[in-house]
Parts: sequence; C-alpha cells; structure tokens
Amino acid sequence: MWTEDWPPTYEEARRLQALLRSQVRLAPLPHPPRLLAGVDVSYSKAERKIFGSIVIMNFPEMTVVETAGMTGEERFPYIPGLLSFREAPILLEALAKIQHRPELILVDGQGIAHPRGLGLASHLGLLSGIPTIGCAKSRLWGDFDTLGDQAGSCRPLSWHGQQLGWVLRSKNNCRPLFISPGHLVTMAESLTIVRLCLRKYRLPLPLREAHLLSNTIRRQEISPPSRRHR
DNA sequence: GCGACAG
DNA sequence: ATCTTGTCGC
Repeated sequence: MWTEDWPPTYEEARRLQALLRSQVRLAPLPHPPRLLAGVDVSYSKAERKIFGSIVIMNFPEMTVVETAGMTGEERFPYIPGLLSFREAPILLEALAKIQHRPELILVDGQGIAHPRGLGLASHLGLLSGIPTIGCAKSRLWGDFDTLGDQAGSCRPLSWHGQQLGWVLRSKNNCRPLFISPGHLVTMAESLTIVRLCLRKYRLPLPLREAHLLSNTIRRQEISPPSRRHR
C-alpha cells in the first residue's frame, strides 16, 4: 500500500500533510456525476481490526449499484488531524475491489476543513485521483455562525475569513453535517451534491449505506458468539 | 497549565 | 469509533 517505512511517525505524517495540501485542487467536475460512492470504516475494539466499506450508487436516483468490504489490522491510532493515516489505506483496498469507477466519492470525515488543509477526503482524493467530498458528523476545524433548527439551514464554515466548507442541518432536530470539498470539486458543488443525496436520514444515502455495510461486515467477521444451530 | 479535538 | 437495550421525544 504505502510500502515499507509505514506507518510514519506523527511528525512525518504532519509534514507530509503540509506538503500534499499544495496538490489539492478545487475545480469543477467535468460533468454531472452518474456514479457516486460512499465510504466508511468501522472497528472492533477487542480484536484491533478495521473494516472498510464502499457502496456505489446511481446519481441522482440513489440506487445501489455495487458494494465491497475489506478487513484489515489497525496500523495507526486515532489522532485528531491524522485520521487519513488510519483510514485511507483500508479504503483504497476496498476501492480496488470495485468493478465500477465512481466519478465522485463521499467520505465520512473532513475535506479541506482541517488544520493543515488535508482531511481524510482530500487525502483520499489525491491518492485515488477521484473527486471527493468530505461530509463529517462533527467539527474539526473552522468557525461558523449559529444555524437555524430547520432542515436545510446552512452556514459557511470558515477560518480567518476564508471559506473552508459548509455546516448543514440535514434533518430537523439533528446535529448538522460539516461538508467541505476534498479534491477536484468546488465549494458550491460540494454542498449541492450532498443535498441531492439526502433523503429521510441525517446522512446522505451513500454514507448511510456504507456505514451500515461496514457494521454488517464487522459483526459477521468478529468473534461469532458461539451458537449451536438446530 | 487549559481547552479543543474528524473517526 | 466501540461497548450495549431500552427508551424518551419530534
């Protein structure tokens, strides 16, 4: 994957992020996407294993086209700001199992809304060469004004006057989503695409499906509670 | 030293 | 994120 001298030290990881951020490009999609992917990772605390998942869906119909899961060992701890070194490898392996080539990937984490401008979505975009959007369930970086309680309410997520993304109330009475472009998409497209992927749940469908899949994979592969069948 | 801190 | 069942509220 990322070859021999891996994992890197935390200092090396941060230096790599500072270097890679200059390669991130926020540019318009070449054309409206038809195939979109959602990716997520779950863990088994006891066995130190990680489960990556990817779900390919039609857009904007939002029907499942293909899915894949990948199991691996934990090789990097969770450290705020270094999530991609923990989750990107398993996600690239899951992506390699997919027959379809998604035109855009929705990622459970930040895009450029990151202390060094390189959240999981941006890093995965650079490594895969596929456009990515970060859609996190909580804030890592950036400021924003109080937003309304109604679904659809939205505010810019910024840092020192520079917009990094959006804070969007995707569902009434639910905590907002933190959306930011990852790579090869624009600020405006990031919000538009996520909105078009929303249905009756807090998370956009591709991410919800990927989340459910990674949990299913884990429960099916981990210490199967011995049961005598009859 | 204190608070913040994606998953 | 995980562990873990039911339960309260829109």
